[in-house]
Amino acid sequence: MATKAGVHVSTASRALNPKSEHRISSKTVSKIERIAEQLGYSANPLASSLRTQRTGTVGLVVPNLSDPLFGPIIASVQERVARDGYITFVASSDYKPEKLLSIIQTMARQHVAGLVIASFDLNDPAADLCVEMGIPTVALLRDPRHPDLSSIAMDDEKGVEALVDYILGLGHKAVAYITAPLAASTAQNRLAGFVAGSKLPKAAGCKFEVIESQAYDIEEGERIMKTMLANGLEATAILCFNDLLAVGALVALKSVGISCPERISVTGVNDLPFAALLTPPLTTLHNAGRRLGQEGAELLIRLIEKGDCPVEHILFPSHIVIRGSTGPAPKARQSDDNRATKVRRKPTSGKI
Amino acid sequence: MATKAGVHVSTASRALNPKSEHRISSKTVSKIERIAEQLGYSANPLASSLRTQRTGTVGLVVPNLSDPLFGPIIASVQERVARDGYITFVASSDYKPEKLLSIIQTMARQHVAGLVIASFDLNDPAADLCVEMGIPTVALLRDPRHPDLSSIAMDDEKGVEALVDYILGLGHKAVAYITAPLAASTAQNRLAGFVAGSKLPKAAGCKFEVIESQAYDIEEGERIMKTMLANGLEATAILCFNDLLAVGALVALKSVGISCPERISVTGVNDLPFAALLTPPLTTLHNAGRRLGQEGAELLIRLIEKGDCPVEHILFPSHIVIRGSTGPAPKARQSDDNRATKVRRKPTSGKI
DNA sequence: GTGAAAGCGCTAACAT
DNA sequence: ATGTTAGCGCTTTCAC
Repeated sequence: MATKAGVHVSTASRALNPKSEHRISSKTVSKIERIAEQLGYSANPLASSLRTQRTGTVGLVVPNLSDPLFGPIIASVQERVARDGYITFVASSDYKPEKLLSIIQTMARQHVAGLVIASFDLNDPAADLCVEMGIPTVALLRDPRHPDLSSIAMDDEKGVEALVDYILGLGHKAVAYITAPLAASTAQNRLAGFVAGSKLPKAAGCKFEVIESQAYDIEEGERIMKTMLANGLEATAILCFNDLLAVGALVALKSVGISCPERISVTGVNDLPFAALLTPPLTTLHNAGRRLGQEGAELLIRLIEKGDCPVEHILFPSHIVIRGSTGPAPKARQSDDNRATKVRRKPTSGKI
Repeated sequence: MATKAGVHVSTASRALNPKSEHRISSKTVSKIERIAEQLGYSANPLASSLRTQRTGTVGLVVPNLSDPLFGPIIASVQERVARDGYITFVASSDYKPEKLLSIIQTMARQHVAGLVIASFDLNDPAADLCVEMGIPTVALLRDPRHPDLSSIAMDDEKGVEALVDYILGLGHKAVAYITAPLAASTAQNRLAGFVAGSKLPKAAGCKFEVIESQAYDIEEGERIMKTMLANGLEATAILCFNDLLAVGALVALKSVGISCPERISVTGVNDLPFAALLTPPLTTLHNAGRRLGQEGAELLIRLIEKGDCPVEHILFPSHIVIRGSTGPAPKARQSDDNRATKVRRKPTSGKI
């Protein structure tokens, strides 16, 4: 194309590059721009990148692309980095640390300018890898707690503590919490919030119980709730790590005819779009997915362009969205029969 | 690294490349592999691509990254192409043809090996662009109907026709259909299915009505439903282009106290994960998102590796999932008062 | 203000 | 079986 324009390639390169076009006479610039436009020419980023050692790509990794929680996050990250001309690689780690590691290596090979990882475990070796390779990286939602990595997440601990406070305020005396696998910071933080809640003054004399799930989905919530019921559930309020587990719990309760919130209250976390549409509508913590993604992308771009910003750990305040799945603790038999809520040991035969 | 191994770069290149390693003595190969492993070396894909004119990247474009419909599609496409070593660029067109065009140009500049586009309009100029540039491209869900582009989608026409047939079988005599903007093949196909349904023998004497939405979300469904109610709705069954619009319709009905399905039946399309959890649970057409993505990616890979496969237009059979949002047409006043269903002209003051 | 030339890291055609 | 050389398309010194 330079030859078509009758100039040398380097001139064309300079003319087309905002950073160096001032070194070229404005008439040549406009001529080259015209020809380029006309030929539909634009520089080959592979070649530029090879030469400059900089790319216009970023990588985004989430633990599960099908989870509706990540839709807005992917959307907002992609949108934000695109504004600065970056194009986004997306991949799913499927909650597997070794897969995350391999994805990061693949993306590093592509010389991504930066990474947004929403899939770190606590002390994740993948985080070390990012740092060692010197790739600007932002941890989203899940913070590996690496001294050199900035993170952006919801203030889950405060959020869940507030949830416990609210539940206790409703008069519940026995509260269970279904936590996700504790490998992730989110799980640790929410558990910490639950534990903090259990130490509140108003928690005096209350019973608390924690169950660790093995997955994050509705089926797992259903399975756990059924097991809990079969084992003689004492709690009158079940807090769940996320909305999906909560939905599973609701499904399980419905299937054995236990009414929510009259008999058992249930809460989730994330406020997925459908949370308000359930029956009963789900009380939950709101998760500002879009904002998280935006800010995460913003921070990443600062990291890429500015070099080394100080490490930050940004927490977005979480707030409770009170809906219909929580209500006052059931009055009867609460104190004199601590198995009050265990309606049937075998809810429906063969179903557990 | 070649120097570290004491061999020439080209030897190293050959040894590390499965396609040419047989030309190298197995001892040198293993030595080079050892050193490479030890140094954590792997070839720079930017440089390889520049030389070979082939990349290991594919592009995936959807109209809305936040829509839960696309989660499984993104997941399955990414997963499938990753199995063949491809890494995936993802972007959202936001339903804007010009944005799709620009995204495709950006991806083309990156020399993507292929494209999966779930965002084409009918006769979309972006489709011509893909073909002109000779980029292997698969149309997912939305078929631009370009003679040279293969597509994979649900058989929406048959699906919606079956839905109409089912609704008529329930005795409904006035049926409305809320279509999405008609620029997309999905909208055209579902409308065609609705029209075909309206010509069924059992449709004799029935009334049909079509309303075109301007968006695809819950809010739009709610808005439209409220408008319809305000305008004196005759229909006792409302078919909606997708689940989100249907949910909006349900919300609107609930807000004015019209019971579903007793007074009005509602259906969606896509069978999003929460469809079964609504009250009433939504009757809808099932969308095999994961399979669509898998097959689309599979087809793309064939296209990339094999060169020119014949153009195909694959339709997955769609099937009705009957749930609680549909029921028999209300008996009373059906024939003698064609405004039977119009409960309030102004459902709630100031809300329309 | 523009051209010449080198080189980013790799692969492939051509030697030997 | 391996080394040599050229060149993918670009940017960036260095020269003038």
